[in-house]
Amino acid sequence: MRASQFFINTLKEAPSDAEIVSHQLMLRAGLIRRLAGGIYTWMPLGLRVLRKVENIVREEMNRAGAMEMLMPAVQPFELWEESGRGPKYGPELLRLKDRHQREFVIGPTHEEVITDVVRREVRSYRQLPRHFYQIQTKFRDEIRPRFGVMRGREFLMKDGYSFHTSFADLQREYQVMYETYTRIFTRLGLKFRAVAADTGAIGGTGSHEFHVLADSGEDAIAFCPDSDYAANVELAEAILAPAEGAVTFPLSQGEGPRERVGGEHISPVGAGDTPSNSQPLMQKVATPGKARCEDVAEFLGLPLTQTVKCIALMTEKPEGAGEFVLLLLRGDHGLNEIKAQKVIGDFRFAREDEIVAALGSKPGYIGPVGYVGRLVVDRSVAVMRNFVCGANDEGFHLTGVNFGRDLPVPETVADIRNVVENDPSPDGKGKLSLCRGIEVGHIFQLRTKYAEALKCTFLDESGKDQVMEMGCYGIGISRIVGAAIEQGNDQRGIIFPTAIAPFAVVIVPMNYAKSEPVRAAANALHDELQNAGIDVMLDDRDERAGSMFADWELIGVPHRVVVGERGLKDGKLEYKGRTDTDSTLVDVTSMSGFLLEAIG
RNA sequence: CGGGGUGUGGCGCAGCCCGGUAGCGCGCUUGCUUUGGGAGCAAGAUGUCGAGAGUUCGAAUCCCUCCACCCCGACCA
Repeated sequence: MRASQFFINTLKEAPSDAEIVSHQLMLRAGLIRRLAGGIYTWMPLGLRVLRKVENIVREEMNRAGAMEMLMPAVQPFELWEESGRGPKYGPELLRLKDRHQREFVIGPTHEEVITDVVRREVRSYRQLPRHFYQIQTKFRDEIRPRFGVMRGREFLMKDGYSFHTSFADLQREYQVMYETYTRIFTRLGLKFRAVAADTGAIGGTGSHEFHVLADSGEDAIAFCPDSDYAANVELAEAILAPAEGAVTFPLSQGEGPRERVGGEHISPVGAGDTPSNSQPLMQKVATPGKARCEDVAEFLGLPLTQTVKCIALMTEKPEGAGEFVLLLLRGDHGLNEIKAQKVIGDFRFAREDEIVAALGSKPGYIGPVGYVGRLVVDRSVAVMRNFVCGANDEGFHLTGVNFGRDLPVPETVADIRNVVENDPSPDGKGKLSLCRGIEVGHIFQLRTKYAEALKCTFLDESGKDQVMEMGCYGIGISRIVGAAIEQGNDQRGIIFPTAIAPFAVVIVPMNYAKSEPVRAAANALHDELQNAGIDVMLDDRDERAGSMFADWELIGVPHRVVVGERGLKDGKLEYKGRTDTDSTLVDVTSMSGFLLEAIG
């Protein structure tokens, strides 16, 4: 490929509406151009990258025995009514009517369509299992499209659906897909991690998300460096460190066993730790203007872990009239709204007037002492002694507070916080680390949800009608391009892994137009590499050296060869990898071999 | 949908508060010079100032309405 025949249009400055690096660089390098909010044109350069990702995914899916097909982007709305998913999907579904006023949707996913196909085509257990997939443009009317191609409304996705005669066979295929996805992301040259995901609303037993690791990722991931454990922080269970668990809180006489949420087993019995002999008394101290735990801890000269944070919520019920709920978290911990929602149901944060009504104090100084009403205590708080909390009096906090003496032992103890760095790993194999990721793949055991709703059945060996077990497996093709750039970039531009770079090698000749020997050497190398099956770009534009270098570094081509009279005198060409600081002189005759080696 | 912000040549911005007929940098065109890290000089082209209505002798600037886009919260590959 020659640059003079290609379309290259780079920008020095990024449009101001591009927020994150990958979006800015994709715009600057001329990979994409915006048409409307969340809708982008893939320019020739960007398309090359997209196709490379797509092809790797396709090769590995085929290799795993899945069959490619192509379903319609436009689907009749009746199918969504039949599956019962129409109302749930809501405004994200782009709906439209044809000239006969019949309702259609532009498919955001294809469970309904594929199930419809399979229910018509597959009759017998002899035709199972089957795995169909497609690589197709999807449309989801996102609430807030942003980050360019990473969260667009229109996007390219690989979606696959498998059908089985038994749950065991579905699990087998799920494992195959887990391994296939691992191969795909490895081949793409990305740093990634498979994390356990919520099976939530759809139900089902198994689900993993595949995340490309990048500091700018939208999802926080908790993982254990010493084991395979990895989960979205929304899901990662916060368990007590052994040291914390050993600390028991004092109990006053007559307190019985507590109700436990989520299978809690914290021993409520203290050994010789009674308030009377070893605990200081509760004291009310003035903390003017110190509304945050951080400020209070600093003001009192105590560690943040000794403070308790109170969060006031109102439950939300369809009937109206919510209930006031007080949540207790350790000062250094953050509320996990999903976990809290599982304990108390739907909620919203309480308004200031509601807080004052319930506790007699403004937020910042509220606490559980003297509070009557629903209280949910985080596991970590339940084992605290002599802690600090608000006094329900503006400008005052309480120190030396203990359960069982200053307030009742909590009725409800639950895991309602986000895990933090160095929490024990839930699998018991070390400590958790946190990182950020971009979700680029998701595998899911759907089970019979859609098959049941759409009556997708088969006849088993005994001639009996059975509902099929289903799995579904998605990969965000266009999002991967953004994610790869998010993971690989520097001040000069994109750093693509060779597997998905628009070109593997770029030849930059010095004075191509006028220097006969340069032109001959550049052409020869170009042809040789092209014949060897390498994606090579020869920059034969009549540009100055500096702007050619800058262009290709911005675009992110991983390997560069400079052909100049200077080196040619000694029979040398200059090689430089995108991340190298210096270039290397290589004999003209051995350059192609050198590159084949470098590309791998 | 709620809260905040921005719309001025292709891109990045100034001008707006305090109305007087639009400017800068990059890019683009032509010529000459230059040619190993986004060249220099010279000459040029490109704007219904987001749209509509209003105030005014006069509106990019003030008022109203609408639209688009962006940012902060609820979604997902």
